[in-house]
Amino acid sequence: MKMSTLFTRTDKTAKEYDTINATLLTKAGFVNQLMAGVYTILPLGLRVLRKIEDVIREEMDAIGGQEIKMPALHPSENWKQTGAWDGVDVLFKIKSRTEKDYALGQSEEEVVTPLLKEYVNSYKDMPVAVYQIQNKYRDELRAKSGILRGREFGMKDMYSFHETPEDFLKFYEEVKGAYKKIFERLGLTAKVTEASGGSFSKKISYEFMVLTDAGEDDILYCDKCDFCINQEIAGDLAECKKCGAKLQKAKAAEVGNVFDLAQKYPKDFEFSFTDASGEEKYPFMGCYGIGTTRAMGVIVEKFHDENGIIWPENVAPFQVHLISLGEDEEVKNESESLYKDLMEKGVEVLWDDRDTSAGEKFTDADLIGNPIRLVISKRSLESGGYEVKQRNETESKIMQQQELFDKLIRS
RNA sequence: CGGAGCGUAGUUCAGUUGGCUAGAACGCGCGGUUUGGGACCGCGAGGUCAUGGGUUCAAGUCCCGUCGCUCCGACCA
Repeated sequence: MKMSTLFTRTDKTAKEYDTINATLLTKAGFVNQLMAGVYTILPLGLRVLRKIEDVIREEMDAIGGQEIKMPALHPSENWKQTGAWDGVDVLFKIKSRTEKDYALGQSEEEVVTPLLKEYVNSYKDMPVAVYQIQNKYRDELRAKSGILRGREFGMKDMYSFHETPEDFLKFYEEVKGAYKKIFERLGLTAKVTEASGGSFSKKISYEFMVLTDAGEDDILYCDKCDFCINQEIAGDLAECKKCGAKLQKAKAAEVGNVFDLAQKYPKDFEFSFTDASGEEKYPFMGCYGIGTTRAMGVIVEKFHDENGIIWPENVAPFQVHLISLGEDEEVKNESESLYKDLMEKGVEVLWDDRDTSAGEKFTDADLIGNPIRLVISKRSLESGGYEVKQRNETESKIMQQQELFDKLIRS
């Protein structure tokens, strides 16, 4: 993409927020705030978000998840059926002009359970897992921390139904494994943390926590093994339950969560199936969430320096930030042809073709944070190659075209 | 929802004990000079000072209400 055509621009006068993700994502033009806790995702931000979503899709598909898209506008009856209409205070409730009540989805058990009830009648129809990536709405008393806690936000939510608790548990573990892979691919180290099951599940749930001071949760973790527990359920616990080592305390942000919902929702919606012996039973259900927009915010919290964002390769808006300097014809022609070559080879390039100063181009490149910066200038042409610098390194080096292409196209 | 702070140009902000013909920087437009770390010069456009009331000869400035944003707390199926 040519930067001269990008309708957004970096804004050096943008307000400095207390949270890094809010400041940098706004300054660099990835998001734009509409109101507290509600953001427009701009072109650069959408490229990142889509990459996050695609990683999640691949891993959900790999464990048999089937993608669907459910509505966000729900009839109030479904929420009354489960008790959540009055029991969940973050539920957005709206009234139509004919005085009919609706809810905006803050999670979708109330839709997915009656949906699957229509298709699952036999033990032969299970296990089944469906997921979606969709905006969720929560009436938070206080939105905060940029895109880490909003009133409208992106989330992947998956729901699974099983004949037996054993089968549920097997899948539950598969999802946990998939989640670990997802966060690794996103560049995040997520700790699997024991936490409360919320108001509709008495069992513990597992939260996927990334250590960051921008997070809202306090967790206790063991640095000798993988034990980790949310302080909300830890009580006075000081030593690791698994190995006895002293627990460390840290702030963390929840990027994912898996719940054992048992038979609550199937029972609420009278969703039963026939087992092999002809008996009517309720399925066992799980739900599994990942905050997609929040993950984007957490990545920024983890990967930045004083000059801007440093996107991990897998989620960067573009692989290459190409900068051409000066009005020299040869520079222009060389830039144009490299830009086209890279695009043809499937390399994502953001080309700063603007007629602006070198300093501004460098500063913007650092702020936006694409992994590889390529400079074409009189100086680079004289060197006989391309000037290449990684965003997370300080030194640039000269590469010949073949070496550059090998580097960019290898994967 | 409780507490605190803030709301002035497209953006970020300044605006003194009330005296305003409301400023700066960035951004934007025109012209020129520049071109390896947010370049420079000149000219220009751009504001019902969030909103409603009140006090006063006079309100961006003081008082009250409302709305909004930020932060702390509570809350966070």
